[in-house]
Amino acid sequence: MTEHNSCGHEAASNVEMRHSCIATVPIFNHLTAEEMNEIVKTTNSVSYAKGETIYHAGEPSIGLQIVHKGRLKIYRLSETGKEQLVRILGPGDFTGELSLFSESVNDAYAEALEPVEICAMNRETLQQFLLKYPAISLKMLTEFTSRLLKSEQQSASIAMETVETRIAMYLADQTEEQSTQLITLPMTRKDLASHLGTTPETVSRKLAEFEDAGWIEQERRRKIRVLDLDALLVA
Amino acid sequence: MTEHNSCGHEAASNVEMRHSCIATVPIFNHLTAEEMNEIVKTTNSVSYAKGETIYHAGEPSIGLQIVHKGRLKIYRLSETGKEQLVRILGPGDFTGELSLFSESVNDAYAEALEPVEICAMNRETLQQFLLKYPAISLKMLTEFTSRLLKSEQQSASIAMETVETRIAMYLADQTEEQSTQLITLPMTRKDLASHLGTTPETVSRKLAEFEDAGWIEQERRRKIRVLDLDALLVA
DNA sequence: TTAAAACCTTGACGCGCATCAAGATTCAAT
DNA sequence: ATTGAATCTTGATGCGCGTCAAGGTTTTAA
Repeated sequence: MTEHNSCGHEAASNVEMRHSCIATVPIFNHLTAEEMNEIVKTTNSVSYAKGETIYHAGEPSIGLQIVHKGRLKIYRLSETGKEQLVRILGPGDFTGELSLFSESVNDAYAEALEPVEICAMNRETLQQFLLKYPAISLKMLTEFTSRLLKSEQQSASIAMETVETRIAMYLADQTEEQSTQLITLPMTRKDLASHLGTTPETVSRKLAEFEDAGWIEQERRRKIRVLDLDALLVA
Repeated sequence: MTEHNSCGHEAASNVEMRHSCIATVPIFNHLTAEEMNEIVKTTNSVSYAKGETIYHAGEPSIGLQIVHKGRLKIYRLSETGKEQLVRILGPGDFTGELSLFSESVNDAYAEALEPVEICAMNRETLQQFLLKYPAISLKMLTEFTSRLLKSEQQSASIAMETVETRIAMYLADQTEEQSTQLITLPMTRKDLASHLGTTPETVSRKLAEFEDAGWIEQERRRKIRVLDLDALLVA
């Protein structure tokens, strides 16, 4: 909840940073060097300390924000103060898009999990580039369809599966994504619980059950060795 | 689960139908008559009887499908056979987009709620038009951000709110959307329950409670008169 | 018009999981 | 390294809501 720290003054390194940021983002990385320079000029860079709020639900959106360094979480709050973690962003990911096409206020919160550097571009500028370089739109459409798919699966999973199944499915997903048996949870149990629509206590208990059953081994806090994926998914 | 009934033979009326379909769809309706004709030529029309399955999860996607007449529902099935209604489409809405950008299989089911007429366009053709007419992409991006927003709100609501709150919020949404006190539920209690992540029994009970409290009146099956919106939302 | 099928309602019951609480472990900052 | 704060674990308890069941109502199709 502290103020954000704009750092748009150290000219040279700053332009360099913004360039390397744009160059690595999937929605822009097909452009020529010249086209990219044109885009880089329209961006600003901002950095945030760990724990800082990047944006609030209810305030007008700043525009498109591309993560250059660090990780941040997007979450929602219910009226009773419960939190749901929507997604975690890392370098190359972007946010702020919802208000890009429907001039509105943020509907979620963004908070830095680590020191974060961001490139920002306003709504009008992005729309201009979308019309000028149609391929960017296609890349964004691809990104959005993938997010939509994930979000709908998430919703279906919370609506239809038990907590146990959801946790097991999460472990399976992570095993596949990280393509290793020894997975590293990308977040705390509390955040994991809020992502899966349950409580930290229940996550602890279920993981303990999985361990008792011999399906996983917990090493330190964030490390889990998956021993029997099939058994997990059947349960 | 019956076969679909292709009707691509009655030339004249068919082209007419497809044209009026394309002309009324938000993602295309900004085009000139000539551009529209170009698009219409690439489409096929298909019709389905009530109850027919339009597509199955697991089978490869046919491409973009635009609803011209009638209503259909998109739903998912859990591994245990539970159903979640994702959304209901009416004239002007489209589906089949998820696989458009990620050459994959359907992840949900589509079923006709009434006799339905559809205009279909394949993946390659659409991509071609998206590059040729960038404004179409912008319209699709707008549509997708709106769907993504709804889907994330849906997921948050199921994860964080009680069934009672969800039902109350649904009634409030419908009151606003239909801008009347006497709302018409667009689906059966069973489908409503599956949409809200609960059971028909619980929906019945909660609506009865709301009625006892004097907040709503139920008239016939699909009609509900909302008497006290504020009370509903506080509860 | 009529009969069957689908849908809705209400009751009784039980379980999954949230909640509250208290102690143990780990992390972070000085 | 040390201490306080945050996180995690484990237990006890209670209730929201899913499930099963049975009867009533509406819709559908012939």
